[in-house]
Amino acid sequence: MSVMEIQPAVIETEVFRALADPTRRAVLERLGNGEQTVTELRSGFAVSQPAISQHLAALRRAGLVSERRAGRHVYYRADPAGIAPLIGWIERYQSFWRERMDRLKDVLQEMDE
Amino acid sequence: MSVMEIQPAVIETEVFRALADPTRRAVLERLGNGEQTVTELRSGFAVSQPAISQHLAALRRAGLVSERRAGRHVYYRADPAGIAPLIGWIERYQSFWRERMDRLKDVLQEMDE
DNA sequence: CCGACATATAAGTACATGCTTATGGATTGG
DNA sequence: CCAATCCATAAGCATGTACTTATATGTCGG
Repeated sequence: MSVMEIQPAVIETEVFRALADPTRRAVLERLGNGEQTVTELRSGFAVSQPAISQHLAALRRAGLVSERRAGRHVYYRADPAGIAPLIGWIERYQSFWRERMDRLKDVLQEMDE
Repeated sequence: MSVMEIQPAVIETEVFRALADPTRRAVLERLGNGEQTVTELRSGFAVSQPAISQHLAALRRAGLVSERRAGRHVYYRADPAGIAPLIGWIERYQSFWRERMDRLKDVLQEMDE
């Protein structure tokens, strides 16, 4: 099966919308370095704890993060599968973005070396 | 130079925001099949001409489309370079999106065959 | 020229969003 | 236990967004 599974456009929209907010992208970046609790995430951001929780809820709806509950702590982590819709979208438009994708391929190649 | 040039985060935000709207993505898809005027684009969408113009303005701000003026017509077309910030973002998070990127690489490989 | 056309912009409106403070439910440590 | 901690949710507010209609600007055809 292709990297692009059957994904209703609504999910694509959720992912793009989730990533459209700079704070949310920053939260996701933090989670890329390993799972963190809401309280841990809160440090370093100039927003309240509920704001962080709301951002996490949005990221979760988009499938970009998942959670692990342990007592009163909730550990969030980035879900690599979450960007599949993004990649699927790029793939769908490959015909006219082909040139760009070739460049991406070069980048990926460089990463292997 | 890498596929990711120096791109302030604000441009990333513009691109994600532009693509977060389904109508705008559909407009972009249409433009992928070749340049079209605003009036041509209007057909097939259930929104007014100003709405189309506003979507095009958003796509233009994000660098996803460019225009060519010819008399009273304005031909819009998708700009392949516009998704560079998107790819740049994926590249920056390669450390934890690595697994997904490998799958993307497979897809790109398949495209070559 | 000038009316019709192509497009952009302005102004208004309904709804979405991102934040806040307040509060509620669950869990833990002492 | 129970007060403190962790987190989510509710409610409210300011701002942003996507649309509309109305209008302005520019260009063409006859």
